Amino acid sequence: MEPHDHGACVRHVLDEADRLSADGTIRLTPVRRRALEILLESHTALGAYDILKRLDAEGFGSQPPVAYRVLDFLTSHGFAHRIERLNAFVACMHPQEGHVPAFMICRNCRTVAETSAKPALSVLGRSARGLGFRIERTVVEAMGLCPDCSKSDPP
Amino acid sequence: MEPHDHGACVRHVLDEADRLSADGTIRLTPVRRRALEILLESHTALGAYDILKRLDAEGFGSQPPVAYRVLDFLTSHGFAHRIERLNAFVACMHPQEGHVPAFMICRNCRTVAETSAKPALSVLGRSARGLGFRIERTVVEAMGLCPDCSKSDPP
DNA sequence: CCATTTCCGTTATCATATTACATTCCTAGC
DNA sequence: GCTAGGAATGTAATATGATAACGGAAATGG
Repeated sequence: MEPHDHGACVRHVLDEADRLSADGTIRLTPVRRRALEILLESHTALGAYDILKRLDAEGFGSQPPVAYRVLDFLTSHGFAHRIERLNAFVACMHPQEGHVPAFMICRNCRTVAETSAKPALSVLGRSARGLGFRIERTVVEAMGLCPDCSKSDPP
Repeated sequence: MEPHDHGACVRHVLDEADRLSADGTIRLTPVRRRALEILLESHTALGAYDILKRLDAEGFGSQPPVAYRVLDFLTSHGFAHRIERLNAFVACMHPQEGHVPAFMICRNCRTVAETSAKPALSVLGRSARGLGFRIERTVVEAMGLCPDCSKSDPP
């Protein structure tokens, strides 16, 4: 959301993925790598079908499972996150760090910024323990306007 | 999620809704009231089409917009909440209080408990201000196992 | 009592996601 | 090297969730 060297963002994540692939931790096949690159092009959320269209155009499969499988791989290995609110996906800019993400999602341009939800979740965790509820995963998604879109649509 | 007098839950919400309808604040038409009753039957999340099926069976319309409109009314007036994670809806047990809900959702039985997300959100709010992001609505949803389902599926 | 708005119902269509099954490709173990 | 088994890829078909567009009925308020 803040101006930054996006090329460096991308390289960092891709390097990390390649490294893990080289040492056998993951299998970063062509579709998977390509899908990751597509997601990394911007910090905005893309729908599964958006990604599918791109992959199809580049000679990969054309049917929904192609996209959903690839996204399942990327999300389960921490390279992407699912944004529930949008039924869409964003690249994760710092994979492999055991993080607890919270997202700020621009309703106008679908840009997504990721921050840590750790402090927020500790509060929730306490009340869960009180109830005997066993939390496995928590989604924290704030919807609103990013700085840019905020300018064009003042309060 | 905890044992309680559910009849009292239901009556309280329905009374509140009737009161608001009587004084002209809202228009609680038959479909709307019936949909609210259906949601209030349990603390589990129902899909729009589940509700539609019920309404249809009782002589209301049979097409999706019937359900979505009713749900839109209920959510926008605080009588129900949308659970993003499930694409489903739950009744709100304490409507009209300007609350900031956080949900704990059982992945097994779809029971939903509502608690306050206020403390969690104040933290997020600070980091949003830092970025210049204007938050309009925040979703906090914890997925896991409720006490009951936790028993049948130990850690 | 009429005008306007709100609500309800329909049809048609779009968007998102999964199941099931065949084929190809890697890899481990021989 | 060869080959059995699992992982990955592709397809078709289908399920599930959501919206757009339009006409008529009913309440609301001048």
